[in-house]
Amino acid sequence: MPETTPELIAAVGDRLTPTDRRIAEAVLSEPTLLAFGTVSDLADHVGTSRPSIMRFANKLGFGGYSDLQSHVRRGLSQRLSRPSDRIRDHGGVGSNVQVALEGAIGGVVEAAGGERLGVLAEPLVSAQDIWIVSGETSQAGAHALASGLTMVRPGVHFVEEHSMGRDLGSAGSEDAAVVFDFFRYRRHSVRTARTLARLGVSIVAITDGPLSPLASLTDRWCALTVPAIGPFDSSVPAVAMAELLVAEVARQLHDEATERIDRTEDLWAATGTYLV
Amino acid sequence: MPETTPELIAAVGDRLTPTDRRIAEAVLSEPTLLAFGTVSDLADHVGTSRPSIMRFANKLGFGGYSDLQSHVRRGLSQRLSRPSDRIRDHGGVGSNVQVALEGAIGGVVEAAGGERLGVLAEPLVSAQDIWIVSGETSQAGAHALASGLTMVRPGVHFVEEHSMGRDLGSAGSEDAAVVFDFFRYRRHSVRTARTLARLGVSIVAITDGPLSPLASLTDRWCALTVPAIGPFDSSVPAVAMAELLVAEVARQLHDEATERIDRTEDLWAATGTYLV
DNA sequence: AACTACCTGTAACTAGATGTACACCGGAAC
DNA sequence: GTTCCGGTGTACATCTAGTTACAGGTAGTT
Repeated sequence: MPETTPELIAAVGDRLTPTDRRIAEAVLSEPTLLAFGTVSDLADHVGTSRPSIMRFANKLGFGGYSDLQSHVRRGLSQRLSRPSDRIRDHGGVGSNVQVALEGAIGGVVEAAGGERLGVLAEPLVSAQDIWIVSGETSQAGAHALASGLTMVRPGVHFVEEHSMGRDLGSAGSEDAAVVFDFFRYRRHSVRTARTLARLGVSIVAITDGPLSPLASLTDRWCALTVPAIGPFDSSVPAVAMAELLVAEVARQLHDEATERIDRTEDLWAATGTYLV
Repeated sequence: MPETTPELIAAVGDRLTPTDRRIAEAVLSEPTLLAFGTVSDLADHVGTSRPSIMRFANKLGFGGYSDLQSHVRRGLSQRLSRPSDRIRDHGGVGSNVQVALEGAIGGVVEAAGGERLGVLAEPLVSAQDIWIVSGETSQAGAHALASGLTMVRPGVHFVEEHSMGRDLGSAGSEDAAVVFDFFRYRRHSVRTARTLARLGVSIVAITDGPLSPLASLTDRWCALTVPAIGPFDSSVPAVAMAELLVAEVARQLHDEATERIDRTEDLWAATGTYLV
């Protein structure tokens, strides 16, 4: 039994009338026509009548146009499902920690793909000061970001819950903030993010999906999938994303960043911080 | 102007009613529902009525469901017509990073494999107090361990460099210490670890190989491979190992840990720490 | 305790979809 | 020349889609 559209057409290719053939060419060159279009759309596009489309569907072995369309859509659904989902489908879900973590890493890379990483990092390059806010399962990510960013640029501040008021006194529209938080969003981090947004600070949100309260604050957000390790949520994705952000900022600030790193290295050497 | 479905939803995420939210979750987890499905399909799938779907579409800024569906279909058509772009996306940004991180995860799982995780975690189960020490690239791991262990047992202390003397005053042979450090071992962490070892504290070392100065202090050590992300070393392996340790301790302390977690949850609920 | 505002679902309407019956047209065979 | 037949378009019936109007219920407020 043939599956894809070209296979279906090829199977009856020798029994097609001229009009059938024009229809076939159209659906082959524009796959979405069959998936999305109505009988009328197709007929207009090909320059024929609706019943011809019907007969075409019948000739391919379907009871009607609806059946043909359903078949095509099922095929597309598989292609459209995201790679990470496919991994999840194949591997056992939570049983294997390695599969879960590698899936999460894949999700991070996907979320940072294309131009996305640059978009997320942009405010961190140009901002005067940077404020970092985090919830519970994301603290490790926030720490990694704070420590990494401090290595490549000045003005990085970690906003502690107890000293929030004092810390944010000087925040303004020249600044940027990175907010980490995931499901069971911590009230404090969301409130802080809202406050910062109201002050005109550019918000970069690392969170778990578009339904997150953080995602509605800014266009610069990304969604990570958070696997569970034992009873707790993993902070591995948050940390990985933080490190990607640091790497991107370092890349863009290249000269300034290397100078700053060198200075830090000199300081470490002078104070004998490291053994080697 | 937002383009993709998640972006559309995020833009109005804070103005969604409970039913809207269920709809959003459905269309996010099953992207083809919006592209292919009818209003009735969606309503049935979510367990709501057709008008609610309509209001959802309106809230997203469309005149009706048809407009929303057209928008989604346009987006999908682009993805379908240019598969080469998607390949480039996955290859360009992070295939190297992805391979490196997944390799590191594999190393962590291997290092914790067999009985090894139990051996490493054993002192953390029975110790009276736990001291956590870390170097530079491992701080995120140390933080993750400290925060996770605190959730499942008492007496967990993060040893800060500046307050080391005071912190360690009460350390003794009933205690355990987890030391994170990797190449270019930080003088402070190594010295602290030696001091603790001399006090009779059981040392658990998370480091990078048998040649590490930490590995010579104890039999309970494990070696992780640390990949580079941009100019810096990744703390992802350290974080992953920390989380495995927490999970193992939680498993062994099952009753005590659940009780403690419950108490913490109650406290969070009472103080309204979380949004949900 | 009453009120208000806002979700939410039921029911009705309209438009456009699919599918079918039928008529037309061209060419080939008797 | 007439007849048959596959291919095609027209017209119609039916059904389901999207949409809108309205009423019931609920939560929060005064």
